[in-house]
Amino acid sequence: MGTPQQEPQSQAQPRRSDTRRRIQQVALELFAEQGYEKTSLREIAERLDVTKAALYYHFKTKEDILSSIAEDLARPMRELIAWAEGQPHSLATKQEILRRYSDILWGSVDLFRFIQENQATVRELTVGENFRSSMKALGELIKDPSAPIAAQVRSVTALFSMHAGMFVTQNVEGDPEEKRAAILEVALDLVAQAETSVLTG
Amino acid sequence: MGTPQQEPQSQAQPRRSDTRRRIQQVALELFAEQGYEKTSLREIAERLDVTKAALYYHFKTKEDILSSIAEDLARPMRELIAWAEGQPHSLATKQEILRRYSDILWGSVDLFRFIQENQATVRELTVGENFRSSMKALGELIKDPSAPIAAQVRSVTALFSMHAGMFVTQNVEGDPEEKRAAILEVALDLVAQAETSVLTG
Amino acid sequence: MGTPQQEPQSQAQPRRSDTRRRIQQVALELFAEQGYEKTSLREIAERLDVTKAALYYHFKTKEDILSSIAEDLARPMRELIAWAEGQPHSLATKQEILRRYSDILWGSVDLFRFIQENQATVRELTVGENFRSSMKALGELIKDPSAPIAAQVRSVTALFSMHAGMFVTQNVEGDPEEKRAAILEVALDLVAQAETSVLTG
Amino acid sequence: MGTPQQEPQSQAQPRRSDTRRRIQQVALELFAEQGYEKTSLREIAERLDVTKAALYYHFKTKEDILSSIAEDLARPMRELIAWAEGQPHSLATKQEILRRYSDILWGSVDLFRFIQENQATVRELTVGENFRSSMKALGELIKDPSAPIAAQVRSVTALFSMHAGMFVTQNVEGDPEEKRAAILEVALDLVAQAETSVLTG
DNA sequence: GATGAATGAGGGTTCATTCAT
DNA sequence: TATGAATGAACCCTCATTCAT
Repeated sequence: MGTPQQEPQSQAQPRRSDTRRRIQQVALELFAEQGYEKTSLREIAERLDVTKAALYYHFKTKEDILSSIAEDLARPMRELIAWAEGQPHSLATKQEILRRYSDILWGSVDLFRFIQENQATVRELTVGENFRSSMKALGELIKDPSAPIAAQVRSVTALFSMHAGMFVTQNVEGDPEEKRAAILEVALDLVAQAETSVLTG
Repeated sequence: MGTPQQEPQSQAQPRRSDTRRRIQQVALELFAEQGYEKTSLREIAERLDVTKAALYYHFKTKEDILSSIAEDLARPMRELIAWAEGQPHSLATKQEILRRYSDILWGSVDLFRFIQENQATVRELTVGENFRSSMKALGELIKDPSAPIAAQVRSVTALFSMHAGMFVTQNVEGDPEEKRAAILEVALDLVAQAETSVLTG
Repeated sequence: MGTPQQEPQSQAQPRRSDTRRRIQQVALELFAEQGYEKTSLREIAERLDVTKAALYYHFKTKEDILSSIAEDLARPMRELIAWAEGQPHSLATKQEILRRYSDILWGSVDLFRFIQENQATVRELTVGENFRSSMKALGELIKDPSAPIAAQVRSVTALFSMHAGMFVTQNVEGDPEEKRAAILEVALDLVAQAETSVLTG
Repeated sequence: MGTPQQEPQSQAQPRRSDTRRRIQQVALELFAEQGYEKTSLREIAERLDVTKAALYYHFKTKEDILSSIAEDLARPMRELIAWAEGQPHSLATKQEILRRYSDILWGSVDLFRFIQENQATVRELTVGENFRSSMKALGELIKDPSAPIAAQVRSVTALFSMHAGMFVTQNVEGDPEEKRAAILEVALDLVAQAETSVLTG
């Protein structure tokens, strides 16, 4: 061939140029800072001190840069969903989903924030579609469609409360780890209450 | 020249052109549908069957169109905050804040959704700054800075859970009003639990 | 609306800017001189002392500029075909087709030359498709499908010999009108011979 | 370095890479299909499953690829002209020119078609210049400058009628060989008539 | 209360070409 | 005999905005 574009990812590459990685890094920084649309390829290139054309050696399009970055989030999401689909629909499973989801979120916090803040843009990009369908799948796994609406809302809210948590972080002082734990705890409570309310309601 | 641009707002106007209103309508539609950046003035003008220049007769800039629309949300927010600042920091007040906030949100649901989905874009627009500072103010009013972090997170989550609720709506079936009530209920519970956990914790 | 783009063409316009016409003129000049692909919008704009964006006020795309120019050739071609379809398939008709075709060709000689020299390019443009299908239609009208192949070839060659004639012009000296007449005469002879050869063959 | 680029052409080559040949093949295919300008070196390289840089090992420039291909047509043309220049300017010679020219054309039909359809592009390439001057030379050899204009036009038309024939082919059904013969016959007739008209005119 | 005509800046993308390895 | 990585120039096109009428 000639152009790379599909990361071989095989073990122990003979020290392939790290430009690709650097592009992804800088792009994510700028996308997160200014938004996807407002970040031009010129800016990315300038910050890397290469030409725009160099970006096109490594990626087919602007969207392709984003897609490649988003894999960091998409892959663990797919794995989480695959795992959850093999488990019983118990409270324990649901809580484990939340715990793992929390890990994923905080593991790619910049990327995740970016997606949240650029939903309108990302919506018709592959990245956005994937993310939406993942969230939908997670939603189905965490709620009980035969439960009362209040319970269902509570369950799904548990999931999204963790998104909110990430934005809330800035307004509440304290140790990050502690906050993160608190956010997860709130979410865990919510699914638990959803289950209880079904029984008692 | 005699361009208007600042709405006189007086009561017995001699039937001022409704074009201004139509622009706002169509603009919100398109902004919500495609995002702010991806919506061009050309599109807005075309859908209204006027020229781009006509838009500039009614509004100074593209941002100005958005600002004028956003007042529908900003005004009630300011009013809510002003009201809340005159109340005691009791649980009853906090719950009333949530109730009123819920009304505001559902009263401008399209606009609100738009802001959520275009955060990266509106962030450095007046609209976005206003919204952020309003949310911050509401946050301060609903949480107790002397409470344990877990309690603070719970309170703030109550607020944001209602945002999440709006996006969750689509994934849960049932009567809209019922869902709306359920979402509010979850939020009310959360502040209540925040208070309790302080006492018992 | 706002943008023109569809020529109103109505009688006695209140002196609409002639920029549109000037763009077409200059574009044809450059297209003919250098080819369609090799002529950039920058060049056209520069020669007119306007910006590239101005071109886009008057035409939707680069291809649209060409299409608008090509109408000068396409319209008479359509008319010729329409006329011929209403006539008997006699030798007289065929010869009249050639005479009219000659007039059309020499009436838009630059445009025609351009299309000939840029066939590979215009092939997948609307302009090219139209032209090809027009030529095909003329071909059908001038040849007799039941005649021997030699006769058919002779007829169709009559048509194309006039194209060749335009390029040959440069290599033969003499009064242009005289040459033009000679070219037409050769073509007229060819259809006549096609008819005769059928009878005698 | 040891780049080849000038074909050694010696007879007992130790099996020099056939990549060069494959590049020419694929390039001609694509040039003919899409035009010279619209065919990028990337495409050629991709179709061959090599890198663009590989093309530059075998050829100095894009134009060089074309030039090397065009030799297939240019060489026989030079030979034909050289031969004809040594012959008397008789009708028999002219008819033999046409016969040989027909052979050349049909022997490199794809290449010839390509040149015809990309005249605007090749015009300022060496390839185009060569072809134009060859045609001019052939024109001089086939027409009699002292004959009346009508006769000269007829002679030159004979030559070009064979070009037209190649495009006409598609619109007339029948055995290819038969059509080819018919086209040549028409051309032969035309030179013959040119001679006659001089005598009788 | 608008339109017609235009601009300047910038967007993403593609190209032929180079050169060290 | 090639490849990997990159460049510089140019491309078509779109945008928000302006201003005389």
